[in-house]
Amino acid sequence: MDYRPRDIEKKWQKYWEQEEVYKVSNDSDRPKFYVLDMFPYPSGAGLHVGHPLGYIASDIFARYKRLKGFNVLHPMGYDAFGLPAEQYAIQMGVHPAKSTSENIARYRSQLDNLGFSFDWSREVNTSNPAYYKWTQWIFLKLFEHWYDAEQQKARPISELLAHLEAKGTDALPAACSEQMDFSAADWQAKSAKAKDEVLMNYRLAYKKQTFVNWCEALGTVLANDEVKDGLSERGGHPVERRPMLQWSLRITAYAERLLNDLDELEWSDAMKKMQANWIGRSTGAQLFFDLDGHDEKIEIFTTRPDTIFGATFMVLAPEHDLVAQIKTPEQSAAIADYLDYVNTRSERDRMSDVKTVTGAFTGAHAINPFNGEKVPVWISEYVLKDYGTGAIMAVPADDERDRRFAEKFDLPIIDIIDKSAHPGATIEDKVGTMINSDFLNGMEVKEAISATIAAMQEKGIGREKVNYKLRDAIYSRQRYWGEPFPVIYDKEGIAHPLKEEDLPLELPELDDFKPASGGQSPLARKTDWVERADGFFHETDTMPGFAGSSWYFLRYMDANNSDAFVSKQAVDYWRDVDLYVGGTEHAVGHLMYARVWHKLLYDLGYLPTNEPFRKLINQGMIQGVIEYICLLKEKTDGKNHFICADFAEKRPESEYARLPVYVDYVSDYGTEKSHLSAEGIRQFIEWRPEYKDAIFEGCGGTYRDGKLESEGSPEDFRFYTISEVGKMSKRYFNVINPDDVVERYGSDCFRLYEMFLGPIEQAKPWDTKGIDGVSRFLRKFWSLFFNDKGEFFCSEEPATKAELKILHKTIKKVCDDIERFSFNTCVSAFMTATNELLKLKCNKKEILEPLVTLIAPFAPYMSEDLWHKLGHANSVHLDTYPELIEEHLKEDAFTYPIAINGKTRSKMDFPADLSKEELEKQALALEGIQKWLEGKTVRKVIVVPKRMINIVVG
RNA sequence: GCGGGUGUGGUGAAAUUGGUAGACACGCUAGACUUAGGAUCUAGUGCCGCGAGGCGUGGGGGUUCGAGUCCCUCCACCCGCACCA
Repeated sequence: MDYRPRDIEKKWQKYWEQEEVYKVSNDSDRPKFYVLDMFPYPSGAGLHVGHPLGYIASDIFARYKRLKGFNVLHPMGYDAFGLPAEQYAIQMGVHPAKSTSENIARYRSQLDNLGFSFDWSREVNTSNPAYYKWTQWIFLKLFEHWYDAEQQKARPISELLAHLEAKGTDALPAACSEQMDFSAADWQAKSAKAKDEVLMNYRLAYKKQTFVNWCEALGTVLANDEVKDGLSERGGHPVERRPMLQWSLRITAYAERLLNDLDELEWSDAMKKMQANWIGRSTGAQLFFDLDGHDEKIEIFTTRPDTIFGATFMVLAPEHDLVAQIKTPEQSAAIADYLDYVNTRSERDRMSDVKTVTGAFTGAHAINPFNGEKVPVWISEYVLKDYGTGAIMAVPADDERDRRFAEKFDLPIIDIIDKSAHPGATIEDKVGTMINSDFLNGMEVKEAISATIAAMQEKGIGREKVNYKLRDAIYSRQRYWGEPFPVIYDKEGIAHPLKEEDLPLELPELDDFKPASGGQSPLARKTDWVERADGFFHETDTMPGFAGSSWYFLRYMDANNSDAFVSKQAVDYWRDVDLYVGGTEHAVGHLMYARVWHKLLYDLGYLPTNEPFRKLINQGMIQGVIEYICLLKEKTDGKNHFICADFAEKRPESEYARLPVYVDYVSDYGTEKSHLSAEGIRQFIEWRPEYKDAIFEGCGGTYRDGKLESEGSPEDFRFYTISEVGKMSKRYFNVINPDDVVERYGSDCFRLYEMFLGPIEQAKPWDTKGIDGVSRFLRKFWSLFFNDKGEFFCSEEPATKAELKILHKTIKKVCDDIERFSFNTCVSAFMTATNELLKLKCNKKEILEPLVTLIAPFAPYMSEDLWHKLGHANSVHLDTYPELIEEHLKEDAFTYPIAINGKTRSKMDFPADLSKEELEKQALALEGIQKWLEGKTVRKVIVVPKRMINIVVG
């Protein structure tokens, strides 16, 4: 009987569903194990072969753990709210609810096609009111808590109120947006509106006027991690900085814990580093400069307080609050011009050009608190509004940027550090001896830093401070497809939380859900919803995409609970995610937010664990081959003439297993369909210098079905293709749908092949050629169970020593390799075992039956079929893992490599238990070795039992 | 610029503690069975050399009886961050 994957896979898929083989109970004596995949957002494109890579790996691990006796939670769901889903809906001109549910259905069928062992009874959908009720509920917890930096935990707003009522801001250790200072009497005298504003300064979810990333094309603001290189991560649209009244999450309050707790996680160093860099902790000093003729002070942050005597000017960010107040009339025009210039520059301009030095003088002067010197206050783009305090003391002698600025605007430079004792030290290195620095003179830099901080504290002009690069997360989106905020406003504009029993606040139906321009949310158009019967108003912004994904891993533990986001019993049993598998693209976004939400819920006593994801594995991207095509024509002048055309658009749908073709010149962005522009040619030659002598001709011809119609005949040309490895994307015509592969080879083969491709964490291109090898292997494996006539046949005969050795060797190898997530070598081990057993013509049940269980996590369908053919009535996936018996691994003999001076010259079998002395004696006596020893002295013989023998001669 | 990673046959890759480099596959070559099939089987396949042998894990140097693995240095590519005070 031939192996027919399509028939058996359909059959067992049904069986698993009917028998609820993968259903997990929260009530079990077995130890728990939680294997989680990053859930997908159901985009319209469906899954391509890259998506399942991580799912397959985690599924293998989950199945393995199950066979090893664990109660395994392995769920799946959909991140259905958010920008990608909504953008797709807009493009297709359908309601996002409709397109989302269609896309989910499509994803589900694609996932089912791959034989995953998900417990679908726990499915989560972030756009489902029963789910987002709890997203809103957690948001209210954020709203109703503040962060006590002393106790390092979140505390209820009621306790903050009590503190303010009694002591004002005195000794208030609260994380806040800006330092506030008032007495209890001041507090009591405040209006309701003013009190609300004060509380917003402390709430973990707060509304505030801030500079945000506004994306006009998407019609919404974006969080920092949603902006890459000054463009929106989704869609690549330009982003600008703009002040707006927005909801934010005070994730900065958790910065220290987010950083410290990384230590206990089993994440890759790269991943931990990325988080640590994003948090960006640096220690230094906060200090105040008085302003000449103003009451205000300039607050700055510096990591180099020791350089204060070299501070010859100050620089504020152009958006700094003080700029308007301190600019002198004479400088007003210059400042206005500069601000105009800054406004014309997008984030992208600003980032791509950091060399050009620009700035303007405010006319104001600050006073150096240490020596009373007046120094000019400038504004410049190079000082960022949202790092530190948005203001710096500039020390041109010891900072590259300050130096460039001073040189350009002819500002004084005072040398303050003598680095002559440190040849090769750069300007950034914190070494050298202080000079021209009053009481610091003669000190080493390190010493000077602490001396300056001590002096500052004594004078009351500053203090030691830790600064973080991490910024609070913008939490409002001016979009339709997201969770509505469970917040209503009264006539004064004071925000009130909805009552828990009024949750969920459902997203109202909206016919026109397209984003509005100018920062308005589509929900604002539904005035009958915005204005409530009780006179309050709904918030019209919605929550961002990361809201729902920040806690979904908890919901799976108790997915259908309508009384709590998760029950105490469920979370006490499942605790945290033991293995989380997903892409590195979520390094700083999702993973950071999820950790914060988890820590908040932990602080509030809802969770027993401090961190959500113990171990993290990042699967590498599966790439596609991007092919560029050129038509090559040789002319009589002996040079190559290229004609390049936009071929991809006109070619018929690609046939499976043929490389798709994308025709373009190389450009940084890949998208332009540049024909023969001078720039295109220049880039092409830069990319492929070997063609620098070629002649390029313009191409106005049209192509249909690969044939040139209007210019010349196809015979005149040769196709010339060049390819590179890159993203798998519709844009490059190189997307491969797993369904097509499964249709042809079967799902087991697809799973095995994706694993066989290489190490899970590595990026690798999809190459269809290799899959035949895996397919061949599955057929060989299958054939072990059948006799010459094609009948299922397994012998009851006892296995030989050699056969048992093959089996147990494989058990050991596969076990070890799964534990270290080396799935590619597992597949090799199965292949080796199969080849060896075929050679021995082994068809013994004693060997083959455990092998079926062993391969079950990898090839769930085939193993299930063989398992039932072997006479079992239950599922192989509920079996127990075959036990390793070390006894069978014992070798009687070992083939020793015998090396002369480290070069292997001969090999010889010796009994495994032969003594070192005897091994040495016999090795030296070997004929094949003797000839190497002639005329030489044996100086030393190294014998490592069961490894090798090395003879050192001289 | 900073941080992290990778570099091994024609290709994807293996080598888990310093101990037979290239397992397992793809591809290729030859053959068998058959005779248009994208089927199966057998043998071969790192490079140079007829051979003995030599050379080989990005380059150079070092430690060691022994280095893909450890140390120093240089190069290339990939990823993340980036005017971070």
